[in-house]
Amino acid sequence: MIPSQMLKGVLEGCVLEIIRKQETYAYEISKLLEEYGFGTISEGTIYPIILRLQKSDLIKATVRDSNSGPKRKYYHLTEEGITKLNEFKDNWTKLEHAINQLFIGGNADE
Amino acid sequence: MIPSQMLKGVLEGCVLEIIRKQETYAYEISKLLEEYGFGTISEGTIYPIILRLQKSDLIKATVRDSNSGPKRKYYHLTEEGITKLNEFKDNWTKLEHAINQLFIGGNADE
DNA sequence: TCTAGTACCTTGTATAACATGGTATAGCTA
DNA sequence: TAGCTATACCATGTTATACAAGGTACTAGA
Repeated sequence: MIPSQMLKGVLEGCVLEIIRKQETYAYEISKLLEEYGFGTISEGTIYPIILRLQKSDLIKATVRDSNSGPKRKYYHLTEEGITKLNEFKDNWTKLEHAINQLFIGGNADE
Repeated sequence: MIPSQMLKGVLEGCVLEIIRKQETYAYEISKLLEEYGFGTISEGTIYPIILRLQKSDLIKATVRDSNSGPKRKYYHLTEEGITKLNEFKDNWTKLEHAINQLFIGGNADE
């Protein structure tokens, strides 16, 4: 399992990307994250993220009926959400590069 | 700059890797992290990490004189430190794979 | 009626990066 | 000698965020 600390700062960007790919709702997002290999991301994690994104006007909701339970809130990205997602991608790339620099390089005296 | 939240859970592993490469001290580690592209990692970040690693017996210190300031505490990995570092590498790889799965895939309907 | 699955949400806790501020040594220069 | 810079250590308090735990409510099937 990926440690929870390592997910900090990345889950938000991942949720944005999932929503960008397809209009979807919180409960489904948690299932999708698991499929992508993030492990089980509990609802106590997902819902606060969704609320935060909504409060920052990065996503907007549309309520629709479900045929297997309560109504669903489908989310889509706003313009600001797209911008934020691109920033996230840039930051992730920077981190990936930095870590690769550090780990691929072998020993310091090589 | 890489957001601080995104560094959570990874800095510790990076510090271990730096120490694995070469016996070194906290002040130098903060300079090295900057060189590797992590941005400025302040001493208020480095020293707590070092203390934590030491308390968990992942690293051990050797005090040596410096010719340009106070004495330095040089750190090296313990056996447990090596194990922990390998765990970190595994977890990082998992995270990298999960994010690549998510981001490289394009749209959901493709 | 009861359970499982779906779907929403809130509250409190733990972790870790970081800002800030403090101490102390060595070397340089005015 | 005094003052500055770089080096080097450390502690305290704040903030952001993942997550556990618990709650509500609807649908379908046994």
